[in-house]
Amino acid sequence: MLDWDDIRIFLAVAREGSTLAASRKLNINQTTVGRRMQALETALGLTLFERDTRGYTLTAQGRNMLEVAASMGEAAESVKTRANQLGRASSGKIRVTAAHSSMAHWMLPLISEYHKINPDLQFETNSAESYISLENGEADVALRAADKISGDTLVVRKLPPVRWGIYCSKSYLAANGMPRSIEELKEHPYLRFPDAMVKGVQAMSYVDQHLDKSKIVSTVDSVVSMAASLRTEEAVGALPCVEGDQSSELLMCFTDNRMQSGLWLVASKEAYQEPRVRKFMKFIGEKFPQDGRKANF
Amino acid sequence: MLDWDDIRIFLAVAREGSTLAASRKLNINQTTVGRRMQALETALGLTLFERDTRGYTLTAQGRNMLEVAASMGEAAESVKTRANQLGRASSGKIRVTAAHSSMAHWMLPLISEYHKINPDLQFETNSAESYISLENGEADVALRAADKISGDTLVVRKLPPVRWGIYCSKSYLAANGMPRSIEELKEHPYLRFPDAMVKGVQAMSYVDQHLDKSKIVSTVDSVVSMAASLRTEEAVGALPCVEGDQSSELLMCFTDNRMQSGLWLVASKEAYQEPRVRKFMKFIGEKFPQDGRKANF
DNA sequence: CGGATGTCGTCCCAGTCGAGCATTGTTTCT
DNA sequence: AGAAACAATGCTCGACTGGGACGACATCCG
Repeated sequence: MLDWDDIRIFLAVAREGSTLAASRKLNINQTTVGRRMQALETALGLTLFERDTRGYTLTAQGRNMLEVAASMGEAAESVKTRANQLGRASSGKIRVTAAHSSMAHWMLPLISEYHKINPDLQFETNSAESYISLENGEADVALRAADKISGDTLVVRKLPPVRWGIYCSKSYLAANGMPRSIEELKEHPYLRFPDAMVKGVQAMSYVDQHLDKSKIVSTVDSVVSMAASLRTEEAVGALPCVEGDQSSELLMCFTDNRMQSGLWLVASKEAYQEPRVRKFMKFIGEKFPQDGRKANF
Repeated sequence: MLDWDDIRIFLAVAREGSTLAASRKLNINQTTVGRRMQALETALGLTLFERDTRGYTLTAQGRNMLEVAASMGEAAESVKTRANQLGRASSGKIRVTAAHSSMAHWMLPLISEYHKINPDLQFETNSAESYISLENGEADVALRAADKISGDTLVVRKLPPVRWGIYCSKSYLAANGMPRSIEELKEHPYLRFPDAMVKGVQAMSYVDQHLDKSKIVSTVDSVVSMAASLRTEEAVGALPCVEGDQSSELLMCFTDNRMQSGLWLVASKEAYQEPRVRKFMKFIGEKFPQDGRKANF
């Protein structure tokens, strides 16, 4: 049976001249492209390409097929543009909630990128630290940090884990030195998060276990506040690397494999019914940046 | 990313009015159709169908998309017809070899069916019992009975196993009774195959182990000969069910789970390069009849 | 001229995602 | 009330994808 998607790949290979170049355009593996073309040739019973070390070049049969395949490509284009037109007409709004720092670091850039593709879609972002309930319909999509998300009325999608590190200011380092391992943490004054935040986030509770409770300087209720406090206070504290590395005044003392937290994209079942919400969530899930920092050192 | 193959399924669902009906047309599972349509809606960001217990009905957006999707369907049709035209022009020949009975029971009906779809393809069948070498290029495709096929220059594809049974003629039954289990086999005169054939075929060697060698009446060198002999000789012998059940003069005494043999579709690597050979093998592999007879009794 | 480098295709292996199956639940028809 | 048609869910297993290693062939440069 002919798989229509193979035509899409065929067009890319014909245009690019090699499976490798085509695979890059299509964002799939080169091996897969080669295999799909073999499958297409089998399905059609034709030899479409000559293979050699310079790449794939169309045979006479292949050039012949290219003509009709191209018309299929045009039809596919019009499917996409028509879908965009229709989506535009009935676009509507998506309400997104996340904690301040998550919103700023991850969601807003991605929303902006998405907005360029779907200019008529409206976004309403809510980065209040207080809990926004998806169940009550106060928002459609949420970005939540936790190691496990459950809920009967929720649809969740796991994102790449977030790395954390222990940070301090440059001035603190100059005056006091800094902890270079989780054990040395006990010897430093420390800023921490409230219990309610620590609970359920592996990175934070792991760090919390290694503290000397008497050394706690104060408690801050958000990642943004933590970063701000660390810049001025004479103390160390935990931050997501993406937040800490952004500030030129802060230095990371250390990190390890256990200092990471889960991250989830969540929607209420109700909002998830909406294809435009699913499409948005799919986009976020695919484009979400991998946390580059390697853990092994 | 839009999967073009989902458009194919979309057209079927739109035409048939339910995922179940569409799945039957497409020869895929109903569940899959439903999921693909959900994926398509996500990719396009549109609600294409209303679902209820009567089936899937197009929404206004869905009807709108149907117009452009249909043009993609037409393009796909022209891809297929063009491929057939090209295949026709450079069709050529496929040489198939198999033992007499396998050829008659399985290959010839399938070849005939395939020929109807590809009328300009020529077939050359060779059912000599002597061994036809694929490696030497004496044939392109072979049907081989064995439990394991190897060979560096061969491409093999496993087919459903073949069931065997012990058979005798009606007249033998009337005169002597018949064996009703593998153990009783020892008490009956027996026709067998030569060692070279028995070797490597589980069904035959299994039976051979349970024989009283002194009761061997004679040795026949093919399944067709075995069937012919059983009709006239006063003896029992093993046959593939598909052969034995065909003759109204023969009765199956018994069978069990260990009486089956592997079956393989084989091509030389060289012939397998040819897309038309791959296409043919794929067809055989998909259309090959499952041996209906249940083993558990 | 010959070694180093880059591009590309094929082969092989392991992990994963998606298809299929079995089943449930709902609605409609007889 | 029972049967028929259909969609949706949970679970399992296989196919397919992706990644890495290797080999072939070009090109560049001393």
